[in-house]
Amino acid sequence: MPSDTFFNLPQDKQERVLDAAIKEFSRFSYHKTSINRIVEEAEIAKGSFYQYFTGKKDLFKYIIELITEKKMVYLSHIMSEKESLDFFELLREIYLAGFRFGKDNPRLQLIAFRIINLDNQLKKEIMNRSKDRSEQFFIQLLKDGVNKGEIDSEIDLEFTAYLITKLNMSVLEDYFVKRLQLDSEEDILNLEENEMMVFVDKLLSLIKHGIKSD
Amino acid sequence: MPSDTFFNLPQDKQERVLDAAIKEFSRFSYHKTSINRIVEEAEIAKGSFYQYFTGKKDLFKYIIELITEKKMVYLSHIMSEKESLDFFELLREIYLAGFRFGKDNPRLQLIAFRIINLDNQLKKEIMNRSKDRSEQFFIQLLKDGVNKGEIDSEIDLEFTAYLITKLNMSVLEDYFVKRLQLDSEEDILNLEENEMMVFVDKLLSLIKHGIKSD
DNA sequence: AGGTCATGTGACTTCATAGTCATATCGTAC
DNA sequence: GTACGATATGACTATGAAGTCACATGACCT
Repeated sequence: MPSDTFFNLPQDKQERVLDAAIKEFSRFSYHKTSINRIVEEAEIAKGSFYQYFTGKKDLFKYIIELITEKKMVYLSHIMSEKESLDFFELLREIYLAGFRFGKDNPRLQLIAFRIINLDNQLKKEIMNRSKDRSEQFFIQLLKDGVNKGEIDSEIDLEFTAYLITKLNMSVLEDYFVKRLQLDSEEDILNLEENEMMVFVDKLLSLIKHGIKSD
Repeated sequence: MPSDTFFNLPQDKQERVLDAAIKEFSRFSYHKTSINRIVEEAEIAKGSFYQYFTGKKDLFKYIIELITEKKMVYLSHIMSEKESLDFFELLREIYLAGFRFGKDNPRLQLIAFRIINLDNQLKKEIMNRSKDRSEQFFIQLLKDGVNKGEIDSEIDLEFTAYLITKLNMSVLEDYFVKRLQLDSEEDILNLEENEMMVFVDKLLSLIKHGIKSD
């Protein structure tokens, strides 16, 4: 958590710091990011940084929190439709929301993807609470689906939620990261929703029916 | 690729270098590994190292190649049974082979898992050829499955192969890495095959039938 | 013994990192 | 205006990384 000093800062200075940090973390892997570059970009003194944050990890954790919050907004819309859709339709909406989040916040999306690439050590430290928030979310969804008779009641909820989370990230990662060869910045805006939904629908079909011939 | 000098070295010296490197790469993420530590552990001079390899990347690539070769041996056994098993049984055997490889070569397995955590940049460079060897392998398997009428002919082979590869890694990673909190070395030998196959069978069921209630 | 080529060596250079700290500046209250 | 606490500053320290290079040691042939 940032210090009070940081929160007392004028809005625009806070933003300068966060923007610089987001830029840096979206450009490089965690270990390659540099506080030096961040303070330079933000035009604050090195010493100031250490008055705001205890170090790199502190800063990163905070940014992850911001991303999580922001992403939740995109998901919250869906939850209002929760009752009218079945599990698979809902899952589709979630992918769409994920896509839109990524489109609106390319840098944040890139940072989110980089989480997968952290040491397991660091991943645990950073994801302490929000860790399996995503997994918990899917567990609940799966439970509802089972209750509504949409989903095979024999499945292992936790394990399935885990797999879906993994696939979730894979597909989005594939779409955003593989497609743009390393943050070519503004190219991100050219992406089409339909193009991605082709993959999502294939993925959904796998999750729903499997690949066995009938 | 290592230099001729390296290959001309007496066997035990080559091994000392490779062992030290494998130890280092299995302990730390790529960027955290240190040539200094490797040469110290291998008891060679810094300068010697740079006569054998052009740098860290060169060494790492070579080790990945060794791992790939070694893993192929484990898979080759299966391919003899290729005709007598259906796709899903074959896939199950592949997981088993993966498990056995990991059990016999814990350090190599850990390094293989670390590949997932590389920058996309580096990942591409290192996986140039062997990159989608795994994916190609699954595509062929899927094709055979389709031809034998075991698999839905409507599926996108490439995309499905990609997803299976991802899940493949996820499950094994989950099993080996999450379970042992960061290479506690010899603990790896305590793992039970059955314990892991519980998860594999759940995963196979998802791939086969999906999760929709029937 | 002399010569030559391959190999070995580790101190050194260069670079960039994280983090510190004495000092300066600001801003508000009195 | 002065005093005091909060905030800002960037040169500085400490650390460790990758990679180099002038020289040393070996091994084998003539």
